[in-house]
This record gives sequence, structure tokens and C-alpha cells, in this order.
Amino acid sequence: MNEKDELVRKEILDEAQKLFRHFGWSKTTMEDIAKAAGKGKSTLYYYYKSKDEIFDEVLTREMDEVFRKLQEEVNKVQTAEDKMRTLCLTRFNILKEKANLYNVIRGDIEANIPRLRDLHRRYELREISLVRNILRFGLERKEFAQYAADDIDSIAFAMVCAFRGLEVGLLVENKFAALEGRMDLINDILMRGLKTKNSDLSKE
Amino acid sequence: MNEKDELVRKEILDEAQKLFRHFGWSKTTMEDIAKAAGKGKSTLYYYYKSKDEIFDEVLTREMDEVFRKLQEEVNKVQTAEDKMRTLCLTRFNILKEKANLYNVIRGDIEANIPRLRDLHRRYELREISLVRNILRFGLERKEFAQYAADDIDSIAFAMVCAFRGLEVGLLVENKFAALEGRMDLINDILMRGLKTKNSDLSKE
DNA sequence: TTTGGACCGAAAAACGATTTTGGTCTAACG
DNA sequence: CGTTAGACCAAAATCGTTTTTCGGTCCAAA
Repeated sequence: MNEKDELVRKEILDEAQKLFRHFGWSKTTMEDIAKAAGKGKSTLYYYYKSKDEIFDEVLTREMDEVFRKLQEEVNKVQTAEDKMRTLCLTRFNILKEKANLYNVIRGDIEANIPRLRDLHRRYELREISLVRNILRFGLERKEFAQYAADDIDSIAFAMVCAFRGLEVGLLVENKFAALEGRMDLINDILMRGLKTKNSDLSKE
Repeated sequence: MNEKDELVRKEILDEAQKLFRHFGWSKTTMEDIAKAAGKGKSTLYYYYKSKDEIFDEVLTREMDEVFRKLQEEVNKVQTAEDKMRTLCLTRFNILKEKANLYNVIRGDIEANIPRLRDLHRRYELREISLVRNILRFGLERKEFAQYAADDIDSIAFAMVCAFRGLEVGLLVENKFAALEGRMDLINDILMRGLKTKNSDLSKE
């Protein structure tokens, strides 16, 4: 596999990405992709095993881009609380421009399609990982109380689900404009909760 | 409208509920319902305007039952924190036996169907109301910090969404067994957050 | 009040024919 | 070796037509 090959593969993916983005999976044919890339259909199969594989790589590229950008934004702020806030607020904005990926993540697509299940899973793991890293960061800096170290994976998972639930709840009602405020709110409460040492809890 | 009428209406609803529960909306016909109720189809239309109306009343009954049970369970415990916990843990167990209602609530059903939109909305308002009441209760008892009184509605909404998000996240992965632990976790953090007075926050 | 039954139109389902599409394969060409 | 046109295949999708179903209306009879 040399540079020339990589170039061809990239060209195919670039064109496929545009088409998938515009027409979606079903309406984009291999013939379409071949034409757009200025190749023969046979060439597509020389470099890729199937339409599935092309789609998978396209979405993986998008996912990589999403997490690169998220990481950049998160790195711009200094506290774990701000990082978490940034993550929540930035996530939606970045994702909404990637229709196919967003649909996969939201689970709207029938979960029985193996290729989408895998993509969904991979995305989820990365997001949870990102949140976990922020939690760890906050623990190291003593920003968060030590009790949170007990089950950091579960907390990360739960938080990802919570934020996503809020996003869905607002979008169902077309209240996108309220997203920032609401995210701030739940994030604030969670942050307070994570910062509260056992010894700080009010006595009953 | 007299007692006799109410009896007939109830009988129709009882049978309809069974059928909808078993066969779902689409596969249950008015003829089916009529036969099951031992009535003529014309009788159904004498008492109800349409299939939609019957469905709506069936689901409303189920909703009433759900909230009655939830309120009972919540009333059994004494602190706002325990009430919230009970709500989270009990909700799924009660709802999972009401397939049609649960589907409406989860938003899996096409949001474009007016009758389902309304049902969904009504359920949502009631659940948020329930959470709001628990929050108020916690504020009155000084269980929760006063800052939470600033926007109690938004907090209630966000919490409902968060719990629901967690539920969805776990169910997608068939991790029903982890539901209780995870709900406890996020609830714990949220409760800590709600209990933390502004003056309790660590200084940076 | 109840309801069988006729009726209607729209939607859904069924059906058979046709087309499309992902994928395979091969040989020719540079 | 890389590229690819084009033949080919089976399965799936699409299409147009026909048939059936179903929610709802209506009416007259008991």
C-alpha cells in the first residue's frame, strides 16, 4: 500500500462523503460514487470491499473530526467544570452538520443493522472516554471530590446519557434555543454534586 | 350521560385496552373491538367519536394508573432524595408493562401523528410536575439549597430528561440489570448538587 | 338506545412484471 | 501492476395495477 493508493482511496472517500451527506446511504449508489470520483465501479472494489466499508470509513472520518474538534475546544479551558460545559455545548453544534453520523448516534436508525451498531458503539465509547478524561482531570486537580473516583466509568456513562437525554428532550419540542441554558443548568448541578465531599454534606 | 352509559363506555375501553396492548394500534380494528365488547360497530361510534378517541382514552387511563402508582410509591418515603430515587427506580418497572404508552413516551412513534404528540406532551407535563413537587418538597424542608428555587421548572425538566436518557442508554445495550445502580449514581450526584449551598462550594 | 348491514373513499396490501443495485469476474490496455 | 468497461447474477427495490381492508357514515328496524 503506497502513497498513490492512499491518494486514490482518499479521493473515493471524499466524493463518497459528499454524496452520502447529500443523498444519504440509500440514495447514493456505487455507480454515483464511481462517477463522482472519476473512476470505474470496478476500481471502487479494487480499493474497498463493499459499500458498507466505504460508508464506515466515511463516518469514521467524520467521527475523528468531531472528536478532534471537541478535544480542541475542551483544551482551551482550564477547569474540569468548564471543560464539561464546553463539551456539552460544543457537541451538538459540531454534530448537527454531520447528518449521517448524527442519525447513527441518536439511535434513530434501526439498531439491527450491524454496521450501524458498531459505529454507534465506537462513537459512544469515545464520548464516554472523553468525559472520563475530564473527570480524571478534575479529580487530579482536587476539583472533584474523591468519592467520584469510586466508579468513574459509570459516572462518565451516566453523564453522557444525561446530556444526550436533555438534548433529545429539547429537540423533540423544537426548543433548540434553550439548549445552552438547560445544559448549563444540569451541568452546574452535576458539577456541584461532583465537588461535594462526603464531609460537606448537610447533616440531617 | 348516565351510569348505564358509563358502564358501556367502560366495557368498550376495557376490551379495547386488551386488544391494543396485545396487537398494537394498527392491528386492532374497530370490528375487533366491537366483537370483543359484544357490541356492534355502530355502538362504538355511538359512544366514541373515532378509533383515535378510544385509543386516547385507553392510554390516558394507563397514564393515570402509572401516576397513581408512582405517587403512592413516592409517598412511602420521607426525604426528597429518597422520593427522587424511588421515582426513577419505579418508573421503568411500571411503564414497561404498558407497551403502547411506553412507546409513545419514548418518542419512538412518529412524532407527526397528532394524537401521539398530545399524549406524549401530557405524559411529559405530568412527570415534570411530579419531579417539580419533589423538588419543592426538598426546598421546603431545607433539604435542597436555595439556589435551586431560582428555576425549579427547568431543573425538573432537565432531570426528567437526564433520567430518561440514562434509561435509553442502558436499554440500547440491553443492560437493564445495571439500571438501578446507574440511576442511583446519577441521582446521588444530582442530589449532592442540589444540596450544596453556594457557600459550601470549594474555593478555587 | 342498539345495531345489522349497505355503502364509501382512502389507504393499505397483494401481485406480477420490470428495473435497479451491490457485487463478481474477466480480459484488455497502458 | 493498476485500471476499468462491460457482461453477468441474484436479491432487492420499484412500479403500476388490482384487490382488499378499514374507519367512518348512514339508515331503518327492533
